[in-house]
Amino acid sequence: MSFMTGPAQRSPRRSDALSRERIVEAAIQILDTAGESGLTVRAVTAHLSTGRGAIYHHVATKDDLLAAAAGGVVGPVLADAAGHDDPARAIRALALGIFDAIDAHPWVGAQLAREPFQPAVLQIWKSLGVPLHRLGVSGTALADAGAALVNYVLGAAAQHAAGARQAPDDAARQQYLEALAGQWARDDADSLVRESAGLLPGHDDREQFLAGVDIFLAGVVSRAGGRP
Amino acid sequence: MSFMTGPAQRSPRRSDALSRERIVEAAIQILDTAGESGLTVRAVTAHLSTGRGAIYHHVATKDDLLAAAAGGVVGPVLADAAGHDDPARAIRALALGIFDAIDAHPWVGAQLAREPFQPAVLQIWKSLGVPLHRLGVSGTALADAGAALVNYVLGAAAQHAAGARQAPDDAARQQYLEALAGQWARDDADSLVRESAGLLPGHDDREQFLAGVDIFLAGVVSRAGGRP
DNA sequence: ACCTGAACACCGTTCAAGT
DNA sequence: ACCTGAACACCGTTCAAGT
Repeated sequence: MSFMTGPAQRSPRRSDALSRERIVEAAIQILDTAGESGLTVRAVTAHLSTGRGAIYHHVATKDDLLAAAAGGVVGPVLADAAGHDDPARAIRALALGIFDAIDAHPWVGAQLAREPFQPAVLQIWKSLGVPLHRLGVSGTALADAGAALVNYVLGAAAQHAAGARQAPDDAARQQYLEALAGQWARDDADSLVRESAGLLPGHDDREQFLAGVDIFLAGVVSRAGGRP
Repeated sequence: MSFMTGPAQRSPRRSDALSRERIVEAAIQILDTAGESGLTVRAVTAHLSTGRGAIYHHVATKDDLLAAAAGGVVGPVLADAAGHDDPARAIRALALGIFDAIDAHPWVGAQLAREPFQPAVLQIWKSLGVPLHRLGVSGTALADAGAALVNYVLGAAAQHAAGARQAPDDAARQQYLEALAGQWARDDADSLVRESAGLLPGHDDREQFLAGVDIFLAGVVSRAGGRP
């Protein structure tokens, strides 16, 4: 979005009036750079070179700001991923879009899991509900399937994001998973646990996420009325 | 000095030496009473009538304490729910046990969604993996199915807990959902959205959670080798 | 109306000093 | 060895005062 032409220019047009939009934009930038713990009201004021109280003129609370920032990331993603004819394809594309967005902005994962009816979560609900309906589900079954899918997507994304947060690069991740698998296998005599531990370092979160979406889709289809 | 002449001895053997166990116990009690924001190191020291630094002698960090508290709640639940012969039944019992525990201790929901490989999450992984295997899934398919189920359970529980946190009693919840459904239906012309909004106030989170588990189970069975 | 920045009431964590 | 509690370096939020 912002194209930095050089290191000389630090603050972008600070003469502009403050607005909710500009504050949310700054928050997203800070969250991407410094993580969730880096988002402080003081950091936002420094970024926008303004006073503390000015922020509260446009934003109710820090939680409000976090939710708005999450919405700012999720909204465009849902818009981009929409528009598939095949409903199952549409669901996969949406789910993957959300996953990738959270992979790129881990703090979004934690935020979406925190509030059930924040704007970003409602948007996800709506965008997944439409293709689910076209899959032949409606009424209470649609509500159940929609809740299950949304909860799975948010849960998986949150877990992945939490993992990404504590092992940022692939090498660290690999090392961490191997250590964990080793410990796991050592602590437990169960052969099943050992087998699962062995698979831990090699697996790809994104593929596994998609496999979960497919399991879910298979379940919905099989319950909706069997196969044709 | 503090003179506790109060009603017949409220604190249990405060002469006992401090220990990790006693600190975790106190944390659980505080979290249940005052919620996540009520858990401060100062509150713990007050509860145990000790100094700040003493806590850090037995616990590495506040996050460590939170994770241990979650483990203290989840562990017994998993032990109680185990031991069903029928694997599908076992999975339902475990999932429901976790859901109910999080319903009773909402802070656990937020905590489990935060760290992917904390002890409590590993325990959940193991306890769900065994019946899944007995359902006829193994190898990579087992890892995929296990991840999907765990992520769904944790995601749904986190969302439910977040909802429970902001609308504690049934009346508040009802009112909140009705307001939300109204707003939702007003903002959106889509008939599908309106239909879903109408179902919102009447639904039961626990039943919907179980419906999701069943969708998932149907998906696993249908992918594992079709129906007999 | 919008903004400033000092002040308030908190945090988690550390550490010299006690027993 | 275990514990104390003052001190440190932070927080989010408010509010009288400025423009």
